[in-house]
Amino acid sequence: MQSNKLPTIKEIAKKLNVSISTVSRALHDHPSIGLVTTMRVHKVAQELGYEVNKSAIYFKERKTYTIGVIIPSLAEPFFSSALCGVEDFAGQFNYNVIIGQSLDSFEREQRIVENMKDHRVDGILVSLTKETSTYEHFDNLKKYNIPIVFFDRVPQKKDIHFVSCNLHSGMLQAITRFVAMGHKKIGLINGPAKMAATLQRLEIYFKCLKENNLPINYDIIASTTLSKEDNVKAIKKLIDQEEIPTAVMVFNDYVLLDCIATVKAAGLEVNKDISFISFANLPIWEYMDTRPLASIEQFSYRQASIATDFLFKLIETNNKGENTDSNYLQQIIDSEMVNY
Amino acid sequence: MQSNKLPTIKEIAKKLNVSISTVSRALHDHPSIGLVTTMRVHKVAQELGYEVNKSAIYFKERKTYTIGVIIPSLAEPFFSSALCGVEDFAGQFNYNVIIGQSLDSFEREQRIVENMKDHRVDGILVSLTKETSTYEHFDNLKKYNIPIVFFDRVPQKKDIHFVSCNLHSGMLQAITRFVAMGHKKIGLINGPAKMAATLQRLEIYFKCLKENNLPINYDIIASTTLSKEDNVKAIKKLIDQEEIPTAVMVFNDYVLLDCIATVKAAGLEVNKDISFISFANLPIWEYMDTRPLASIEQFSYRQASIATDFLFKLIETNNKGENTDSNYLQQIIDSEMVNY
DNA sequence: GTAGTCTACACAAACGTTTGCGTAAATAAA
DNA sequence: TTTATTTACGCAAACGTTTGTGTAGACTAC
Repeated sequence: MQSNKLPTIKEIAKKLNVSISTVSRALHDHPSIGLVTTMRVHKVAQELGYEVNKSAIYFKERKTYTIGVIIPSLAEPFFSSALCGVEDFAGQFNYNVIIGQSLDSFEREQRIVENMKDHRVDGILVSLTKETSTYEHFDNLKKYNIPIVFFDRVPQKKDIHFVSCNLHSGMLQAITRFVAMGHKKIGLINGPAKMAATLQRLEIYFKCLKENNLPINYDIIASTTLSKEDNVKAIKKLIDQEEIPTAVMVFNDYVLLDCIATVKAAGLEVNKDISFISFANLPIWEYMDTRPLASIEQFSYRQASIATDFLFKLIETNNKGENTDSNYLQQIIDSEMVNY
Repeated sequence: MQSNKLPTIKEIAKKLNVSISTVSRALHDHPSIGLVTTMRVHKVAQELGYEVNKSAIYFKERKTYTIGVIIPSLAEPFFSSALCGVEDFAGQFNYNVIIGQSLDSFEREQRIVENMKDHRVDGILVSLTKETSTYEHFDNLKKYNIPIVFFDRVPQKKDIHFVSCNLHSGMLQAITRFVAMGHKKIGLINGPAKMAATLQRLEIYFKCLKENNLPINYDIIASTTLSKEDNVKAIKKLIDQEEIPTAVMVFNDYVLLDCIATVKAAGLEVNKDISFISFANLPIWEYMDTRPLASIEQFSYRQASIATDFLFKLIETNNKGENTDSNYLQQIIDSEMVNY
């Protein structure tokens, strides 16, 4: 027969015949309250099992001590690892994390942003949808003083806070390694044209070829929508030639899994007839019989941690009313090739 | 030069020289407010860009429209998939999801529960820590009328709401299949003794052997703490015998990955000299050259969805003040063997 | 003309806390 | 003794909203 009502400072006050403010101050051990009173308040609070109602305070402070994280999909290790980074970091500051999966749908992304705004989160971290190319849905957040930090999949604009990963360092390591092994025909299997990451990879691929004095050859460049059939089609384009590329950069490890299966089925030997390096650094490779030479780690956990750090800095300064509009927090971290 | 202050109904009221209550009712199109007034209120609200402050309402309603999910680790696909299940389901009800990773630490689990209580979540979903064997830290939630539903890793008691997965169906399918293939020595690599899942697997293993008229042989039963070295040690115990088991049930797919590597290194051929079936149904198998015969799917997404459904039912009835203490929501779903 | 019924709105309490300000009593300084 | 200072506490506003109750004026009915 538990009472449905939770004890409040009001009841403590009534029980002790003191004012509410006295109880509040006593509970915080405020010096202006006498020692005896303070002790009596603590005692009664203990007896009643009183615990402060934080939502009242959050409401009053206009804070929720909650940040939102919007990611395309929890199912992808890259993003669940990022979420880990956020959670670990936020936890240290006693912040809560609420999540939203955009599932790579622009419309869902909009809805989630709206919803998080309604819940008055103190800040938002976003890794964009593949579809996202306009950013108006984030503008409303400014009105509510909700800072936003993008990570990994970031908008193509300058006036934002973001953390992203520079693919150049990793890909240069990869192509340099290929070259050092004697490879001259280094292909590329890229992602969907609409994705920013795709354009980025292509540019960097060209740049790295140039840095190694290799010519660009469009016959050994393919792209995939990331579906299994398309992955297979892409690698087939590369190996259905008289002189196949002996090394291939692959969009990510998932695509590579299909590539490996396909080249094997075609009677080619991986790491002999054809070598691969891809992006993602899935933990699973160490258990696979057939592995790429290396994979390029993009440090999702670290990206997310830094982004969260940025976000807290913004929340902090926002509260102080400082205007940080003009100096944006931005960091690009280097990717790194991990050998297998 | 944006104003830092958000528009409230109070300002709308002042601007129109009507009372606050009139504005509130007008915004909800309450019939007792005249059409003209209602329209004027809507118009001004629009102009000011007014949006209702939900945290004020949440505070007043003593609701947050947020549920908490406590899982051991986001990094495990099993749990991130479960989180998906929660998120998808909760999203439909416009509920938010806040997460907490216990990292299999009992102390962290306690802290997270406490924290979620402070945030006045409307309900909590929990999959227990490996370490958790007492449940007092959940008792406090009753006082706050926060319902709790356990899933997958559930407490060993009757008076709880839970969803879990019955391993018997899947293991029976597995062992029956082994037997049908002619296997007579079917081993088991089990998990840490302290885990409930371990005891459960052992009991069911015995039961399934019995159902297939096979004798229990402790020489072909090993256990592992789930560390890599221990996994290797466990499978070595089984294959370092003159007459090795020709089939082995393995605690989960991660352990199995180590087992496969070990038996290969020992010169045995998987699916010929020794066959495996394990638990988890990792999506990765289809890309592996060497696969188990099958894996037993435990439906984390479905478990989590059902648990979330239960939780909403409890939140619902709790609000109505109904006493549901005596009829617990419990469901055990059947595991299923998935062939490769 | 009086009583009764609507219509359309205002008032105020409530949710639980924090905090600036005011003040009586006690003490210290003059 | 008078004035100033300190100690210890109470009052009330504020955060933004919802909602029960009260009520002035207009209208209807007899």
